Amino acid sequence: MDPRFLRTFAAVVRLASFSAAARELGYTQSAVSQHVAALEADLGTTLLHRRPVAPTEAGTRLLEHAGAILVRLDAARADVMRVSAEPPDRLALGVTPLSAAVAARAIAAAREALPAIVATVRVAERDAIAVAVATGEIDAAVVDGIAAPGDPLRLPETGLPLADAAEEPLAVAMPAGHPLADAGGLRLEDLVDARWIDAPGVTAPLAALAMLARAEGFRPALRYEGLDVAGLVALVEAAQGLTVLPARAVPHGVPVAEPRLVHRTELLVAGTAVSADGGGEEPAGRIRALMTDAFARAVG
Amino acid sequence: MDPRFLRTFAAVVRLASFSAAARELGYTQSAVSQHVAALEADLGTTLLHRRPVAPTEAGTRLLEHAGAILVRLDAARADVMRVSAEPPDRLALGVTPLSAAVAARAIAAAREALPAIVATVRVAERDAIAVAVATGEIDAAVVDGIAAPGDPLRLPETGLPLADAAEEPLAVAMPAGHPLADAGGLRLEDLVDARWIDAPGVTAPLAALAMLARAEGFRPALRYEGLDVAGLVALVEAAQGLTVLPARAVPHGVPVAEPRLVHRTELLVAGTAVSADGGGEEPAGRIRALMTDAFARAVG
DNA sequence: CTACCTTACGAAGGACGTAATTATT
DNA sequence: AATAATTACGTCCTTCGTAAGGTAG
Repeated sequence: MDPRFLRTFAAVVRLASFSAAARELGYTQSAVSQHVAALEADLGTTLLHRRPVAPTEAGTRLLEHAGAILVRLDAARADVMRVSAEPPDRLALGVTPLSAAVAARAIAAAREALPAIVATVRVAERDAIAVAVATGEIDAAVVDGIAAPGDPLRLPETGLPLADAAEEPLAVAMPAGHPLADAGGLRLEDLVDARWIDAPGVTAPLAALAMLARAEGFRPALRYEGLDVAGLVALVEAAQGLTVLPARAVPHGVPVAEPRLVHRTELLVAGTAVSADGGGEEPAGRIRALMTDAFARAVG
Repeated sequence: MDPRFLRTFAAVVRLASFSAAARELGYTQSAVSQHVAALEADLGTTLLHRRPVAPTEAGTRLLEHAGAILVRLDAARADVMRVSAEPPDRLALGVTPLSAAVAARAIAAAREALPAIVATVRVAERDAIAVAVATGEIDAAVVDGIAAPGDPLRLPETGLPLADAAEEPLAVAMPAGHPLADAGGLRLEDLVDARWIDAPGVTAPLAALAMLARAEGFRPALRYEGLDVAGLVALVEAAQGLTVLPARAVPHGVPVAEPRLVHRTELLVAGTAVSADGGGEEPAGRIRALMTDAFARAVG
């Protein structure tokens, strides 16, 4: 199971085409065909249906692992390289939509310490950002999500350590004057049958929310594919459905009486936890210290 | 970064010797040297100090990822193979020491449904068992640990789904007639300065316990390396220190007034979650159904 | 001096591209 | 017929073992 073959396989599935995958990866169709054939011979099963190209049951199983393996391989390379690398003088940061406020304050704090050190800020979906940090594409990130108090977010398995975290209360966003707005002490499970907006790019996907609240239901009335919080809030204000946001971000919202659930913001910094050999002055460590300090000031 | 090279590298570090690694893996010394050289050339850094052989800083970083990658590769192969494999007529089970009681009842329940289906039971450390299930070495396992209520155990990242779980209260085990035994409503953080036994093979390592209780301290007075619960309890009874166990397993113990912490028992079953293409009758599914049912009866 | 890692070199195997072949729509 | 995957085959590159060459203790 050569990683190159796995990468090819993943591309073929994603593009549903051998030729397209070949183009993307800079191979000939023939090479791609041979990669897939090699995997199938090695594993003794067919992994793909041809015409149309789609993964078989076995292929689906392989695909689930292939992504994780390739990410981890990239993360390993990035981690090793960082040991001997110069500390960057410019930082690339990743941010999820709802952590933008915290991130902005952290960036301000970081700039105060070292002017002009933050060069780019990328807003993207949570898992993509975590992967980007792990693979060294960006240097640090602030991501957010919903979790039980004290629980880490369920990020993709990259081996990335948690640098810091903060938690704040949750609220259900609803239009001004909504009848439930006066209810007070609202529990999520009382709202399973309400009209919900599924906004996986901004807040927890409804399916995940149902798991966390240990309830069935939460049927999506509308799916919001943007990364923009304002757009989502506008939909809520227009009575298109409810959503769950950090209390701070909600203009007309009802706090959730759900002590088992909080909005959690995590700081991720590239590079593994700590330098073992007493140094403490290795490159990644300085950035970690700077960002951890900036994050603490931003949430504190 | 050929996985074979990573495997070689890991073996060299573990054995602290190129020649020993070559012997173990069936290569010549020369091949091992070339593997390491290839990795070092690829990554542009030295990964090992020679004479004596020990990982460099960069090598340490690589090693952390290498293990996870190799496990995941094995897990991928096992998962793919299982799709087309016959359902086994004999089950190999893994068990952690403290889950032996639950596991025994689950085995009894499974045998009732299908006599003679359980063939071997292996008792081992938790992480090793999780890896063994993921790589298909064993078919299912019952593992345990300490966690916040509702939280999954922090198992190694294998992509293995959680089949089922149960929770029960925790207690601090102490000798009969211990002065604290009457205290009642004991909180873990009140005990940070007590004499503790660190028994990572049986219960949570003290370092992990400190994290969970969010307290400093928990200095080990004694380290217990066995997997045997009775041996640990005997040490406690002989006043050699305290330990944290599920309330049920403790002869003279004080319940922990720590609603944020429970003893959690999880069922792990090889094979990925569910068959997507409606079948439901695929091989792994039958075992999953059998074990889930047996587990539910064992804890219910 | 000696145990052990590295380098040189040749043989075997594997991967890739070109081009011909087969299969599906 | 046209589009797209597979097979055949030659070339080149990689990997492994043998054997000679360093090197640290």
